[in-house]
Parts: sequence; C-alpha cells; structure tokens
Amino acid sequence: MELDERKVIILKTIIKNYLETGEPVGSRTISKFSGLNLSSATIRNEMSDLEEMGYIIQPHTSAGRIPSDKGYRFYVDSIMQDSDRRVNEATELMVQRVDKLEMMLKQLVKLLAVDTNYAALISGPSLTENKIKYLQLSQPAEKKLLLILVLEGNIIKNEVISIDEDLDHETVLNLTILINNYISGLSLKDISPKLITSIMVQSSGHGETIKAVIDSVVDMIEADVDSREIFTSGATNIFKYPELSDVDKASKLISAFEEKDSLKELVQEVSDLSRDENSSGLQVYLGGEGPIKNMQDCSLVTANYELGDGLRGVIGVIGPKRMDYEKVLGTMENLIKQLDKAYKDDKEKR
Amino acid sequence: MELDERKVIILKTIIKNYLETGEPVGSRTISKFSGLNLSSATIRNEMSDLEEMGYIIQPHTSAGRIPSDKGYRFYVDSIMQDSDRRVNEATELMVQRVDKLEMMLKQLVKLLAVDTNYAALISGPSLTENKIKYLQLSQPAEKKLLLILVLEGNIIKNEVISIDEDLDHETVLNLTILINNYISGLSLKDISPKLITSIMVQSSGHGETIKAVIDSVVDMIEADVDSREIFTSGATNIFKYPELSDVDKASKLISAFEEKDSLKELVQEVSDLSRDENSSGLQVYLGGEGPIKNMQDCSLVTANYELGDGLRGVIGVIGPKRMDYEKVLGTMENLIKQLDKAYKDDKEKR
DNA sequence: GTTAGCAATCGAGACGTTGGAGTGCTAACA
DNA sequence: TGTTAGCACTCCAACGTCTCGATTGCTAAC
Repeated sequence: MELDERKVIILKTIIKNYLETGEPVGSRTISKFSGLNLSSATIRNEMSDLEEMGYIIQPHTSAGRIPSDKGYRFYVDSIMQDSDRRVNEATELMVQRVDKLEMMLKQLVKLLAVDTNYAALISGPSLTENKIKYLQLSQPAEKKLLLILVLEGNIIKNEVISIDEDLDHETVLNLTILINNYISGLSLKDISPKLITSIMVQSSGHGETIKAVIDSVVDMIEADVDSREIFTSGATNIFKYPELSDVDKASKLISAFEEKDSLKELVQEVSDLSRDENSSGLQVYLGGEGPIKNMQDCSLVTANYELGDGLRGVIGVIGPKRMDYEKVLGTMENLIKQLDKAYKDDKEKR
Repeated sequence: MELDERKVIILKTIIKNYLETGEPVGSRTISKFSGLNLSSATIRNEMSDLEEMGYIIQPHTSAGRIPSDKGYRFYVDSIMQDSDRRVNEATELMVQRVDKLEMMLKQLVKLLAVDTNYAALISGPSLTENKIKYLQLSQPAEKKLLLILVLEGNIIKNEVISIDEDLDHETVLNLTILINNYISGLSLKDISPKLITSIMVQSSGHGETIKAVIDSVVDMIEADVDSREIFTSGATNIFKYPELSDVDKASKLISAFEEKDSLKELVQEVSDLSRDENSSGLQVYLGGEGPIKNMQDCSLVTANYELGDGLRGVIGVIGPKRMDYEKVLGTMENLIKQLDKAYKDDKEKR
C-alpha cells in the first residue's frame, strides 16, 4: 500500500491533534479538522489503512488512534524538512553576552525551559580543541602548587596539587616562564610525552614538579570531557504531562536531572552522534532510540551551540513523546542563531 | 491535666509507630506494643486525654490517632535530650579528606542522602570571615584583567573583569605586589573604603584599575554569602513517602532542589538562627516552623559543619514530617564528628 | 482504676450500572 | 470505484451502592 497525499494529511492531522490533547483521536475529529471534506466513515477506512501500515495504533478497540513510533518519526522528519519553521518572533529571546560563562549557561537553560515548558539541559563547552593561553603558578602553602590555566575564550580552570619539594618564589616564577614557553598556544592533542620530556630536561632539577604540573594541566582539560558541567532547568515541568507524572517515570527522570551522571553520558553520546551532521545540528530522538533508550515515553531534542572562539557544546530539551516538536525546534533554532549572532557582533566590536 | 509517665510512654509509642507506618495508630496497637500491660480500653481513655491536651489528633472519627505538631515537638525535644543517641556504628561513614572541596561536598551530601533515604543538602562554606592569602593578577586579553583570589583554606576564586586602560606586563606585576601588600591577611570586614583610598593613592595613576580590582575582590567574597553554592542529593527520595508524592507537593519540593534559590534562603535563615546555639548545632524544624513555613508536611534537620581552617557551613536533611528523627540525628551527629576528626588529624599531620 | 462488651462511625475497596465515544461492517448512492 | 449513512458492537471511565474492617466512645461490671 502506498502513502498517498490524502493519507499524509490524515496522518499529520491525527498526530497534531494527539500532540495537543494527549488523547486518542477518533475519525469524527479528523473529519472535522483535516480540511478534507470527507465523512468520518471514509476517514475510518483510511485510518484502518494507516494502522495496517504501522503509522498509528489503537490502544483498545473502542478508542481512537495514537501515533506509533513510525508515525512520530515520519512526522518529525517531515517538519524537520520544512525549512520555513515558524520562528517564534513573539518570544524574542533575550540572548546577551554575560561575562561569566557559568551564569550565561544557567540563564540560557532556564530560558529554554520556561519557553518550552519542558525540561532543558545544557552542557558546558568542550575544551579539548581549545588552545591554552597561559598558565600561572603560585604557592598557597608549603609543598602545594596552585595552577591557574587560562584557555582561549578566557575559560579559567584552577587546581591545587601537592608536590614533593619546596620551591622559593623565584623558582616558581622561572618554572612558570619555562612551561609557558612550551605550552602556550597548544591544545590538548599537542601535548605529547615527548614534549613533556623536553620541558623536564630544561627544568634544572625540578623535573618531577614539572611533570606533576603538566599532568595536572592535561587532567584539567581532559576532565572536562567526561565531567563536563551540565546545567539543567525545569525538571519539574514534566509534572505537567500526565503520561510522565507517575511516580516511577517521574522519579527516574528527575533523579537523572539531579545526579547529572546519566545526562553526561547522554551529552557525550549526542555529541558523538551529531559530529558529522546537518548544518543546524538539530536532532530529535524519540523515546527508546539511541541516547534515550531507557526513557520510553520521552523525546529528546538537541542542538549544538557555538560561542565564537570554537567553544562548542550541546543544548537539549526533554519532554514527553507527544511534545510540541514544531515549537521546540523553532525555539532552539532561534536560540542557536541568536547566540551565534551575539558572539559574532561581539567579535566584530572587539 | 498533667502529662504523667504513663501518658508519655503511650504518646511516644504512638509517635514511633506512626513514624514507621505512616498510618494512624489505634488503641489496640498501643496495647500490644507499649510494654504497659493495659487493655485497649484503658489506652483509649488515655488517648482521649492526650487528644484533649493537644498532643495527638484524630483524622476522622473511626481512625486511630496521629501526632499533632505539639506532639512532634515534644517527641523531637525528648530525643534531642537523650544524649545517648545510638550512633550508627554500622554505617561507619567513610569521611576522608578530598583535595577538591567541591568534590568533597558532593560526596558528603550524597552519603547523607543515601544513608538516610531523605533529601539532603549542603552549603559551601561561608567565606566572609576567611582571610585572604594573596591575590594574583594577569592579563588574558586587552583591557581585561584576570583576578585569582586565594583564601585561607586554599579556597580559590577567579574572575575576569574589564578595565579602561591597557597595562604592560610589568605594571600588572607592580600592581599585584602593591595590592597584596595591603590586603593579604585581611578578611572581608577589614576592607574599608579608607583602605581602598590609601591603596589608590599609591598606585601612580592606576587608581581606577585598583578600585575595580578591589571592588571585584569584595564582590567575590561577598557573592559567596548570598549565592553560596549549594549541593543536593536524593531529592527523589521523597517519592518513597506517599504523603509527599502527590504532584503538587513533590513538584514544589523538587523544584526547590533544582533551582537552588529557595534553598539558599533557607540556609541563610538556618545559619542566622543557629548562630548562638547549643554545641552540636543540631536543629529540627517541623513543617510550618521558621525556615520551612511553606512546606507543611516536611521536616528539616540541620547541623553546622566545620572543616578546620574556620570554614563553616550548613548541612541538612529534608524529609516527611514523620521522618525517623532518631536515625537522622544520629547520622548527622556522626557525620559532623567524623568530619571534625578527619580535619583535625590532617592538621596534626601537616 | 481497669476492663469487657457493644453500638456507632467512617473510609477503602469491590461490584455493578450506565453513557459516551469510537469502531467495523454492510448496503446504498454518485 | 470511491464515498457515505446507518447500525450493532465494544470498551473505558465515571458514578453510585454496598460491604467489610478498623476504630472509637460509652456503659456496666470487676
């Protein structure tokens, strides 16, 4: 059997209606709202076909139809192709650069949650490809060394490490200069064991300390890959959707949002998947697919953001499978665009 | 009427039983479990008295009794006086110093949540009374200044600020030395406008920059007072208790745990209240009282922790009003003691 | 002061009934 | 051949009724 134009209209009407109401849709409803001038009986025949083809499901004999996963997928793909996604002008997002990155991410994710009424998450940018600007050392206590690492984009990381020797002020300064001579301008992949050895050679006896410092630098950058900070907002929005409000599902979802570990995996998986993807980077994962295989009734919409300077991260919305994909996709696209713009403007201004 | 010994036993038995089961307790249950050899009829008479005195309540005519707020308060106060609170040796808490403060706090709060089966929170230590070790300045970009503030206890804060002039490397160094000469060893309250002026005078033309830097230092320390970081764990534990699991209450509580703003207020209020309190600092707030006036069915147990070096913060557990106070109080006391010990040992070792 | 016994009360859960929404099928119609 | 009206059938959700068990307060006896 073939999915002709009329069937497509009916299918889309069913899904749209279901997304709005959350209730199974009957033939009379379609007959009234599809715009096709057909009686409910005719619609029934078509629906029967659509069911046979696997796009819709009947929860029980005397109920209307709801979309199957295949139906959802069809719907989502079809709106992803509509490039004229209505960009929500009304909710003009107030994206403005905030100096503190953390603040900015928190603000963004809150915005997204409030705007969509779903749960939102954002990952801190990945630093692996980011270049080191410089490193500063100082000694806050005996046998301790404080490392301040400044990366491109003015990302700052710090860590206190323990070392085996006591250094005087001047030695610390010299070591700082030595190390910076080698590593500033490099990114993670440029720091090879060979490089480390050649710095150590020049360290006039402080080899162990140098090694500890560089290892720690690598750690700080690397740690950010698998422990990238994740900010969330609006987890309690899921209570607005009855199909997720039962204790079991809600509890799972919310603890995922509290203990961010599983979200980290999710972000990791998403950024792996979307590495070589379409331009906008927008992706929709339906419950059970890929990164959210253990959240049967949820969907995840993700996008990649970029804050000038090559700082890239992932932003996402989790909601019920019957979420308003059009709105979410529109909002996210808008957000990404405005972020991009804000950072471009900023760059030109500088 | 007077609260004689027998009434006390009966009251405590009622409350203990209710804490365990969450169901109203009837006279027969008490007759069996109180250890007093009395028939249910006698108990009924006593219960009638206790109700008249306001310690217990009857939800409806044909149900057992549940504790009133007055009853809870009596019970909690009485176990707070029992100094022989069973210290839960079995769950020997694995408190060990972790270098990174943040990690350590996260670990602690998780421990507490898992151990008690309630929702737990911990505030980062307050820095207002903490002394400044030193300040480091550097220039990550034109007209930007990176401030690294190292406080007693090796707490590190950083911030990038914008300034109006371009400085060369040497000037930055000189300013750093100048500022440190004045402020290292001081705590927040020692930084007066007068002090700032006298530094500015010596700054040979960089007065504005100095002012911006010091303001920012004050900000960094102060920001920590009202935006002290708060870590939480086990928010979803509340789903284990039916009286909090309805959508409304759960949603309120969980969003408080997600958007930490209201928790910050709570911590603030608790540390104000407990400033001049008994030694252990353990406090129990029943739903509706003080800091949790808008959480009718919850209770909050708090304590003050100290990590050597005068870093003080608040740790707390939120659960249903019918929480196992004995266990929670025991666990928290134990935790505080072990923290104390771990840091003392560490200090001696140094 | 304590206890046994009894009627009264009330909520939780089981059960049955009803009504509405929806379907599939058939037969008639264009 | 595609569309439509009509009808019997199905099923869930909502509602009301009923019963059962837990518990109480009261009274009278110990």
